[in-house]
Amino acid sequence: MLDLNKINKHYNLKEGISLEDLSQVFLHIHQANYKCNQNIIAEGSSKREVYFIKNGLVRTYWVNKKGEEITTGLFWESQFFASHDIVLLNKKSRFYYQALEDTEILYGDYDLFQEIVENNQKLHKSRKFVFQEMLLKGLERIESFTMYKPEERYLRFIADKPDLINRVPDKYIANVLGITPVSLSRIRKRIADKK
Amino acid sequence: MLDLNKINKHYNLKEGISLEDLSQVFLHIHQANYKCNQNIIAEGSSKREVYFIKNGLVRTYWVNKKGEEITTGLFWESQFFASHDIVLLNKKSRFYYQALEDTEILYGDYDLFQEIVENNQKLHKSRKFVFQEMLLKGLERIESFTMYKPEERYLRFIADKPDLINRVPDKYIANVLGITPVSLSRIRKRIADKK
DNA sequence: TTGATTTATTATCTTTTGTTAATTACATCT
DNA sequence: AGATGTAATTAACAAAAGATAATAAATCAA
Repeated sequence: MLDLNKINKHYNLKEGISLEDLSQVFLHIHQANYKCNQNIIAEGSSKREVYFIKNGLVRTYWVNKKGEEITTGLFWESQFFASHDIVLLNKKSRFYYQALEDTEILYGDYDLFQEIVENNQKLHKSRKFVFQEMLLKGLERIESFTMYKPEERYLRFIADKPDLINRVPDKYIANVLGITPVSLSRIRKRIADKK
Repeated sequence: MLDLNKINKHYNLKEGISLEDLSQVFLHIHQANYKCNQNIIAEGSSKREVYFIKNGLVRTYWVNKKGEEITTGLFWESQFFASHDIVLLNKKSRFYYQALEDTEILYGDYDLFQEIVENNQKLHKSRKFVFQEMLLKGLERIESFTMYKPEERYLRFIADKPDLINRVPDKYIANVLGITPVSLSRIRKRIADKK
């Protein structure tokens, strides 16, 4: 079942958009369920699709020269994601996108959605909103790398998204913060000792 | 003089957009020249404006608790910038935006431009393009923090934008890479010694 | 529930970075 | 040219992070 309300709430779709406008979009949405640890997008893929997380959790990672998986980002419920390598750069995806929990996904063809938006004035605002949210999330993360040290980044991460600590293995969180799992463990200890 | 060609070249404004469409926009563009070191946006400002760099160089920085200026980003010719605190978050700007060279700027009211775009279908593609470019630039930077260590980040910075090394003081570049100026100096020495 | 596997912590050592201060190099201005 | 201010380098030490390995804890599957 498509839970329109949640999407509306999060993405400002309401203002001036009728169900009729939305139906154009929803006709082309597919649903897929991924088991924990299953890949949604694999490295090398070139499927031009955009994904929306109904519920669950997704990480994106790549494999470096040493063969280590480096997690570069996390996405959770009510967020859109896509391989920007594929949809924006027209390249093969350098990254994997993997479910970290059993995850329900809505997805559809990226170019088709762009076309639908091009042809329906009312949807432009929603697209702008989605891009803005992504941009802001990105800017905030960049700022945290330049403005704070790892320990502060970790504390801000907790404050910002407390539930993720219990849903995401530390080793992935460490990568997202730009440090090693061993170092994160020491930071946690340091913080605990201060109290 | 407004050099439309340069803007067109960089921002995909050409396809299907007539000079008439553009004139709507250009009617509301102002020009300003900033001397090296002059502030374009000050911390605390809430002027809802968007800026385009005709030529020159701009850094964005904030002042931390210790009173140190931390440079979080750089913008150069043919790029748009704005205080995202102001235009996207409706807050006062946490950041300064300062010319690092004598800089020619085109600027205008952010909300007005948004409105013009809302009312002219043909401009939507251009706005999307601008947002995408910003998003891609941001994602690339985030990736570099999670995927590479400082030395690699510096080498990639040089490879990506060689001219900036000669235009931007090292202390600002260091901040952008997430390290201290002293550490950058050591990295430079290490690289030189390897050869 | 137990055994196997993965994850997190701890320990040790090396490397890098941060911090502060001194020194050198560079640029600017009168 | 000489004085002044700013930036970059170097030095010395402390703090933090990376790497690797060993251990403990937690998770998963049979």
